[in-house]
Amino acid sequence: MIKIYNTETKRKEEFVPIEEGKVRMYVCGPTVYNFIHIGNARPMIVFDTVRRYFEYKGYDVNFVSNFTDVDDKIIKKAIEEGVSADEISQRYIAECKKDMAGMNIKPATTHPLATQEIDGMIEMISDLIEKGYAYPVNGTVYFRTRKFDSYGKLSHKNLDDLRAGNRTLLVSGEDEKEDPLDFVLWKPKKEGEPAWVSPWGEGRPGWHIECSVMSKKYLGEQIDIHGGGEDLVFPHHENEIAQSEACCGKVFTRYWMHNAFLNIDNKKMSKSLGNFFTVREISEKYDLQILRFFMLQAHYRSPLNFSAELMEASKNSLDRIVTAAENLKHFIGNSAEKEMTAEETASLEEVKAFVQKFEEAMDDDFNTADAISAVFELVKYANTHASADNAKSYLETLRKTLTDLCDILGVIVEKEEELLDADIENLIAERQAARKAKDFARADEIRNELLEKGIILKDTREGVQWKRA
RNA sequence: GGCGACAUAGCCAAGCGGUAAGGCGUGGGUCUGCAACACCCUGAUCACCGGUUCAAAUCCGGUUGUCGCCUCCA
Repeated sequence: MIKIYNTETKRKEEFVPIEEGKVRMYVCGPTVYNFIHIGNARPMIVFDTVRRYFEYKGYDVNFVSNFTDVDDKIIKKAIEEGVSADEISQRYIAECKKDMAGMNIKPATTHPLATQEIDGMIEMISDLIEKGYAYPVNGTVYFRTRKFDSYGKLSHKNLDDLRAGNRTLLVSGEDEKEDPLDFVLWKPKKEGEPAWVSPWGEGRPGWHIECSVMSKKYLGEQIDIHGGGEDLVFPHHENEIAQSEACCGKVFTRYWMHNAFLNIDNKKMSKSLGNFFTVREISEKYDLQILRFFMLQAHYRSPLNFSAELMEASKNSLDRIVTAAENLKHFIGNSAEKEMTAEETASLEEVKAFVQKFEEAMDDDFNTADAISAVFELVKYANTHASADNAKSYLETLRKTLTDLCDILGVIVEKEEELLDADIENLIAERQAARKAKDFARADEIRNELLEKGIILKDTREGVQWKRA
């Protein structure tokens, strides 16, 4: 039984899918006006892991995540570069996908683009106007917030508090709105901006309507899980609820999941503070697997601090797991095919306890930090209960258990088979000969030479192991 | 001003009523020609004060501190 912390009810709830065996989830994707930053990466990694766990549990997951490809920031960037908004968004969608691949984030079942769904948006807006939930004024269409009774149910805000907080907005004059809390569904075209024809004149959709329309189109009127960063709770998700439920008259989302922020030096990352990192920048220094592993070491609802020091620590931690998997592989290569002993059979029973701990942690609102501790316990167990003397099948089971758990976390622990250059092979052979002749100076020389080429050697009882740095 | 979150060893981080997981780092050892890997040993009474309870890091109240949302933002 999987439990999920629901932002709306502020408690963990047992997950019961709308449709048996299936999960419909929607995660708000990035606005593509630049390379994604490491803050964008957190929800991607978190919800990809959620998805992987559901799949591991046998659910058929329909995972939808959009790209917002029409927005003020995209337009601004396009003007700066003197190219079309479309060119900007296409470019950064492609770059984003590269970063996602590096972080081992599976492509969504569908990655809809806002600009490809304009018809659906116009339709939903028209519907909302018909039902009295929206009104057009001079080419702009607003949502009539006061008309939607449960507005604020997700963010637990009441309209009067919001009104007080928005006093400044009132003064700064948005006098065409009926109420300061009303938000935009459709905005009129400004000179030089991309625009689409609508019943209210040329213009483009507001941000919030995109997600309501795309989730409805690809997942249906009701979805199981809606995810995103905690900053989206208000107003974005609150507004999505208002739009979707006013339109369809049904509960929009069963479980609202929100990840906490990734901070730098305990401060929110922002360009003005100069503590801003793109995923691409990080990838120049670290394997993005490390970034992924780093993020999963904390619970997704806890704020997480980022620093080079913590990345180094994560690198070392991950290495421990990878090394254990490599050792097992090495043992397997040197083991014999024989019947498992009674002891080995009993051992595998013990190993099940680690898998169980892992699953219990993940069942409890995707507690990846605790799940990882189970992985480390498995690693230690493997390090102390495996050698080339074991039966091949025993070692293979051990290794598969480890790689399967890592795969749920999206952490790649199996290095792809890499072919040795003939030169490298020869050098290793020469070094072995030198070692045999106790010419350690030459042996070390060769090892250093290989190290410079990024090949790390490791002498073991069963021969020389090597890996790329 | 309104709403909310968090505070656990040098660092990161689980635990959320029964007497502190895991990782990194440090120091000491074992193994090894050396190195690397691995293994063993090494560390906290849980911000502070008060309360509830047989029992609290875990519940309640208060204090202090940090952070977030209320405006584009993952």
